[in-house]
Amino acid sequence: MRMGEGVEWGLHCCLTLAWIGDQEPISTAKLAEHFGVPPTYLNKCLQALVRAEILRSVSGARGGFCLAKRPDELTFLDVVIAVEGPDAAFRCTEIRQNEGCSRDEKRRPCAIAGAMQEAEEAWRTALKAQTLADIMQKAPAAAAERTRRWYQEVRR
Amino acid sequence: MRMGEGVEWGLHCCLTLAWIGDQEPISTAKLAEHFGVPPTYLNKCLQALVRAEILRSVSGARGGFCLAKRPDELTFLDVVIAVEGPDAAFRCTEIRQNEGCSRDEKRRPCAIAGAMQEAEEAWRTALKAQTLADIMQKAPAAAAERTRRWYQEVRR
DNA sequence: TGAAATGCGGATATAAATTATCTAGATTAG
DNA sequence: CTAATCTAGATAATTTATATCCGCATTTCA
Repeated sequence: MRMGEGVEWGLHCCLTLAWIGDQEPISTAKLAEHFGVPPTYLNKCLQALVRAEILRSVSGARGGFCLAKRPDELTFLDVVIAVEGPDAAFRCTEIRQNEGCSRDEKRRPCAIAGAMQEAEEAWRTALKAQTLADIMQKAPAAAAERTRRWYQEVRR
Repeated sequence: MRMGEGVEWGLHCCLTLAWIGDQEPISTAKLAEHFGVPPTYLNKCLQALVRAEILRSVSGARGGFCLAKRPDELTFLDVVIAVEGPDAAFRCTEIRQNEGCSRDEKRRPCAIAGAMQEAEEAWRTALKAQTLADIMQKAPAAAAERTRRWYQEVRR
């Protein structure tokens, strides 16, 4: 079981945009170069974040992406769902149905699937409790400054 | 992000073996037929459970698999790790390194990766809290009886 | 003792998902 | 008008998951 790389990229991009603050948009190309990831594929992830209203995009020359939410209102769960989709990792395929269980049994949810779903709920709860603002506090101040210096350099 | 089907298969097989109790081993072929899954691939999952000492296997004619642990000592986490492997779903690829961060920053763990790891820890904690014995209690008694009847039929 | 049933591990094949690129069109600054 | 940029859909490449196959070791039972 493996989460797509887009989640890491999306989170780092959000953090970068948050540190730069509410200024001009930053293009996919600049973010991709900054992180050393393929630009066209990063763009797909950023588009997903736009659809989830986590980022705002600006078309045209000097266009790019800005944060669309306040960092204290943007949770890790928001980003994970936007990039990876809303489906649970464990998908019950109801193999118990093959055992020939009774109508009464079928009405009840599968206890195994229930336990797996509970665990994923705990995961989601933990992700929901982490906001971008929390991370901004935890990260060293040097990282924020470095990001701002980088922005001044590349913003043409 | 998607968990392999082997986890569901493994959990249901353990539950079946638990209900049958400490009797003769059950072959891959019988379990696969019972659940309607491909026998050779199910066998791979069962082998993984043997390596994790969750099941015990018996070679030769009338061979098969038995539970190797008491149901109250077998957690969902044990099965998930045995089948899916021990790696976390979120793999930090340290894209921040590309930003040219300082030696001091590099020494600290990435705050984003840390938050993701915490969430997975919550997931693992929840899986660890669910034992096979818990599920045996939650499931309807009819399921246990049906499983035992099936066993009597197929145990040649 | 030999034949049949079974698990084991490695090799291989197939299917599916992820990652990456490409193209054509729309939008915007200058 | 032109260059830069986002968007959406199509396609290609890569990786992972699923499934099968084979040769071998082990065990039951006739």
